[in-house]
Amino acid sequence: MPAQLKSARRPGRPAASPEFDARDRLLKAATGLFAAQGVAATTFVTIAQRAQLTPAMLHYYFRNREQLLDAVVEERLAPLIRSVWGPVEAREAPAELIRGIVQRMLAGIERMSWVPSTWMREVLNEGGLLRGRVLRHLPLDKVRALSQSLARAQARGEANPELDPGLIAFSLIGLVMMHMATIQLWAEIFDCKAPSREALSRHITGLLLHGLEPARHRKRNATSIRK
Amino acid sequence: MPAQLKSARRPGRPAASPEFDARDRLLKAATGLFAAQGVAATTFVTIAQRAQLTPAMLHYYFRNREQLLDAVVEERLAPLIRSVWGPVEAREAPAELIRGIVQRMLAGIERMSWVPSTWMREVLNEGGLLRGRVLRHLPLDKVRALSQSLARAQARGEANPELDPGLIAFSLIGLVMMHMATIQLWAEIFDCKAPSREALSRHITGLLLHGLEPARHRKRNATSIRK
Amino acid sequence: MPAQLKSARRPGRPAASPEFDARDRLLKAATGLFAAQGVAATTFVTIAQRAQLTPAMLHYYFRNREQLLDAVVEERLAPLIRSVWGPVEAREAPAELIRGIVQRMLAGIERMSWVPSTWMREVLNEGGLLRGRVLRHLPLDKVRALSQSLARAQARGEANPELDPGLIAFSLIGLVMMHMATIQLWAEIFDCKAPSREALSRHITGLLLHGLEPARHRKRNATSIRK
Amino acid sequence: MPAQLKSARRPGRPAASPEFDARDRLLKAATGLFAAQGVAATTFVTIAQRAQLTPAMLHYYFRNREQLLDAVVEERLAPLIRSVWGPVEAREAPAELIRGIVQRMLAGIERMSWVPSTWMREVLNEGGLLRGRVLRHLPLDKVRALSQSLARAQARGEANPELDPGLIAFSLIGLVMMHMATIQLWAEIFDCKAPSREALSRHITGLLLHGLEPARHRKRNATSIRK
DNA sequence: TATGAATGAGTCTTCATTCAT
DNA sequence: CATGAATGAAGACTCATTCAT
Repeated sequence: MPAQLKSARRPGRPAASPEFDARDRLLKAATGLFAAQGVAATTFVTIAQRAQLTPAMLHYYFRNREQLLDAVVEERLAPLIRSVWGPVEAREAPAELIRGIVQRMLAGIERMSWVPSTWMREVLNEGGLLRGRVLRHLPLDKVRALSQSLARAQARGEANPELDPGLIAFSLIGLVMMHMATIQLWAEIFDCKAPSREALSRHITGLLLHGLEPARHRKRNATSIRK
Repeated sequence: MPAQLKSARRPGRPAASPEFDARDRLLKAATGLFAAQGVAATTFVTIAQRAQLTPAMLHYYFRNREQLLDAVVEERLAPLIRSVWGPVEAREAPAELIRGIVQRMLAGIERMSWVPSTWMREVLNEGGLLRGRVLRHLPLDKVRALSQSLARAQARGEANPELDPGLIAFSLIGLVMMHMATIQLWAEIFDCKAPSREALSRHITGLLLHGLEPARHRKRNATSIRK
Repeated sequence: MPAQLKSARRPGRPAASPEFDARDRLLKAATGLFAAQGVAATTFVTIAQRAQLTPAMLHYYFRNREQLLDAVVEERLAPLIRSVWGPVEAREAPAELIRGIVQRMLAGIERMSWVPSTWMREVLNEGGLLRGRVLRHLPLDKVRALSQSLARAQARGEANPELDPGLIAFSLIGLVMMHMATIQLWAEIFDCKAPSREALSRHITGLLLHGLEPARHRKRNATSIRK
Repeated sequence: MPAQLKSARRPGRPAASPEFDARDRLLKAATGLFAAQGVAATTFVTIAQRAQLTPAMLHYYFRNREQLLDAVVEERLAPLIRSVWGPVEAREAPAELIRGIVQRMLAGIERMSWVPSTWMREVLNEGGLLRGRVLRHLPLDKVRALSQSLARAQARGEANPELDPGLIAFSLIGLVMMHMATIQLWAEIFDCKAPSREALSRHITGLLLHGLEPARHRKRNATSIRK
């Protein structure tokens, strides 16, 4: 059953660079189209064309549609999730955690630009075609660690008591994904260049840490928040 | 050609309750399915079944797929957008504007629960099937009014200088839509009841206005922000 | 059953000009479209639109598709056929008969420009949708009269013996219909104005009576042919 | 994408007789049905059934309806047209040209009996579905060569001056196609066997060259016409 | 590995026709 | 007379999937 074979190098051939491996090319084509049109609208024919292969090859490598989605999640999204949430520890201050998560998400997305819109469409969204698959890879303990960190800070009077600790992870992920996914749209609407990644990072972190609050009001106690 | 007729009550008939009007029923079925599965995955057959009519009726009332989408945007989303952005005035303080917008969005969504996930999937998202149609209804002047309000507050040192005035509208809309769309998911993950609308409203407004900032740091100048 | 009613004037109404009678308008729209696109490609919707009525009216007046075709043949084509073949008598010389037939066809078509292409497509052609209906109205005796006239002329050595008397009626009708139907095409190809009806009449009659033969060869015995 | 592949024999396979090639079978079924019912009335299902294949195969080989028609014209009609008009040279006498064209048309049609009625319905006729496609393959220079040949003969007094040189090509093609297409009809009407191809050829050529003219009037100058 | 041929199920859409009003 | 609503059947076309080579 060749569907299980990872893209092992054929022996006797001088291992071509991975980008040219057929399986990788298919996965790349698929994720690109998923981001652009959504999973439901992406057909095997289109994927194959983009990878300059035949639809039959897709079945050869992935057996069927379901298993293609499995592969996308397992081999592409899961590692990203791990890299983002791995370092999270409950004992750290929420501001620090948030800063780290945002930064690692932005870094990870940098090399996988198809993620944000796919995440919005197929994970966050009701009926998203990847939701179930991705949820299985969400490190619930880490997510809870963030909640607890915030709850504790609130109890100590060191964090905005209006925030719901259970929701903060969603606000966080959603805000990043949403902004990354809509940069393009932003440029379209205002007919100008999209904001740089730095600007975006500053905007998001700023929003999460201080909201509309002007800088001068927090200087005094900055340490309690910025550590 | 009935495709142009709005669902005006026929005279001489004892105006059945609107829920039983075929056109309304179809529109309702369509939006419901759009939210649940996305536009691309929603077929005429499914819509018709849900409305207990035949697929041919869909063509009778909407001529084709494109015009069904037109109707959804024109007759359902556009009014919502108007109700949300209509009262926005540049001279108001950003905090006040944001509070109003969030509140009106949540109120509007209350009676149109299909909106958030559709908005995320089909408007915010690259390649969203409603994006172009909806953008035409976005009141750019109002959006700019919000930007200017924030920019002015920043210039006066009364608002977080890290925020990008051009992005704040996206953060705002996106945050609300995203949270509304993921309540369901939230409950799924943590295996508990979804947070109430009030909790959500408090969380979102709190996040936007103060971020993580603890309450005590802002008491002194509360007026400058809360007016 | 109103489908049987011919367009009899309603009593008590000051007989509007026939062109505005709904049934006539439908018949006119139908024949126009039959000529332009063929019977098979012409739908009830199109006919109704052209007549500025609803498809349901077509069923009111003609009951169904078959009976619409019946009406076209019975009320429009049959009278034309009668007017063309009525005066044909076996005792006349073939040249005279042909001259008369061609002239009457051209005259009849003048006011029913939809006839030639419909005739070619739906009568002469195998599988034509009007063939059976029209054939019932072809005056076989008159057609045979023409054959006999030619056969006798051949026997007397007064007509081209290579012609098949049984085919001459087809050559005749076909040539006229074909040329009338292709005037438009002719203009398209050579990118110029279509030939006048007189030019066409002269060409067709000339071809049928003398073929390529130069004029001088027949002068001497012109009487035997032109009577 | 097999739609571009011509039906080249696959190597290594003992080249089955061409009749069993799927693409050929489909083309054959299509042309047969076009002749019998017209293009508009011929559905993919019918064609596929006749070729003992599925409708999906039609899309596999021809992509869509338009390209099926393209293929019919390009691969079947165009070669016929070339074979008929290829040898035409302006310096030859019109009688000679006509004799050649008629003969080559009849010979070509012999093996493609679907051509005449299709030609009448879909090429000569206004709104014919193949008209545009076929016109692109009409060798206008050759058609003009025939016109000029006739015009010159007329100028020398060697041809019927009543004929319109611009129309003669139409009379010629039309007469042949029309008669070939109506043989069947002829037999139906007179309830007898259809005339042989020789009889038909003699009739048409005779009509074109001499019309009704009796033989004796042309003996003297036969050479000028028959060369 | 790779692909061309083949197909059944399903999609949107159109159409003739019916019927209540 | 006239029409809007409704529908079943059928049309072109697409797609995931299979299979022999």
